[in-house]
Amino acid sequence: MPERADAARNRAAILRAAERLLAENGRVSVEEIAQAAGVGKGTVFHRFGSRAGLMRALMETRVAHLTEAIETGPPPLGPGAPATDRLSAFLDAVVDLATRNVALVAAYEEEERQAGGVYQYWHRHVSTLIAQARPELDAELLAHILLGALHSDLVLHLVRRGDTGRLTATLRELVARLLSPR
Amino acid sequence: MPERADAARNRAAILRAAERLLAENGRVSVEEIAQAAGVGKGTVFHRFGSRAGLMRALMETRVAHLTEAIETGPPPLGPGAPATDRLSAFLDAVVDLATRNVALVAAYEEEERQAGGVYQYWHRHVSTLIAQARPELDAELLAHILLGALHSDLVLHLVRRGDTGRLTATLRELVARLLSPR
DNA sequence: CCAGTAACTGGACCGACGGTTCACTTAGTG
DNA sequence: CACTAAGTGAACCGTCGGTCCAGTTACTGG
Repeated sequence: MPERADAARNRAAILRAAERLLAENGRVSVEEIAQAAGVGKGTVFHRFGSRAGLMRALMETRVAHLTEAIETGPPPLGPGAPATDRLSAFLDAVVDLATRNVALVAAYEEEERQAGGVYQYWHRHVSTLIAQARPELDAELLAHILLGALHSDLVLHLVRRGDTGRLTATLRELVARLLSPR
Repeated sequence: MPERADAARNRAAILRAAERLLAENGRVSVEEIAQAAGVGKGTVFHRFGSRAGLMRALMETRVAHLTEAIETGPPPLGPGAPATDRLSAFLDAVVDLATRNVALVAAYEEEERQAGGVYQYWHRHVSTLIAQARPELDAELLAHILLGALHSDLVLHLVRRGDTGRLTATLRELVARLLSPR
């Protein structure tokens, strides 16, 4: 038995409410989300397990199309382009995603402290690309540092100043200098 | 009138207790700290204003000697050495400090979201050095990214694997590639 | 169409925590 | 030694994530 119709309806309502509230105000309690979705708090926990689970689900829907583009889309985001180009394209895409969903990314980070989920997937992607381009570097660690540039604190700071273009530019510069032969 | 003797005694007791508990367990509530220090919770808030204030005070005592070394100590940490060397020396010092106080740094980060305090001071230092070495780069942003490599999440991850040497090495490599002429 | 049932629902409740209040105590002063 | 301002701490508050459980409801097999 897949999922009861009312359950599916409520799940969708919860996700929609959470997304809206998160975009409007910065921080939102689970109770507020439940109320806005027209359900009880218990229902939210029944469906998503915890606040973290809800944030993860939210994040995953938002990230799904990027994941697909990476795995099966056209180059340079998808397979086929040189590692350096793929890395730049990926970072561009993530900067874009992060700047357009600051509150969600912040809420997500507050829970899943880089264990499992989206972060780990991104880390492996970046790490692999670095290792392909320059096998002698500490790809794993550099991937953490590069992704650290997307921490919500910094992005929020830049968004407030309307300066997100700097982030894209600097990351490209960084990748170029890091991955080009000396 | 400077500070009453009993007040000074209690302040010291609170700081000592907080430091100890933070090193032993990861997270500590203000009440636990107060109890361990043998005072009431109200006293802690009266002295430090908030949990964040307590963490800041704690952090500042831990960081004082590094600040002094930067401002008036001998090169390469202090003034006098080339910017690149000073930057490397500084990052080494901060990695060392962070790895030996993971829990404290984590607790501090949880509060002061890079507004004012220690982080801002470090950021200006790094930013200035980068600008001196390579004026055409976006020093301010790169400083944020470099300091992002010291986020407690990453440091904790490395400390657990006994791998902190990699962080120092990679940061040196990064600085070298970033600040050397192409 | 109906009865059985398992999944779903939601509001009351819980424990933890950061922070506030205020009546009381105590260290320093003239 | 009395006065007072600073200091103290325990009771209290609001919020929040999470749990419980009695009642409800969507599907299913007869």
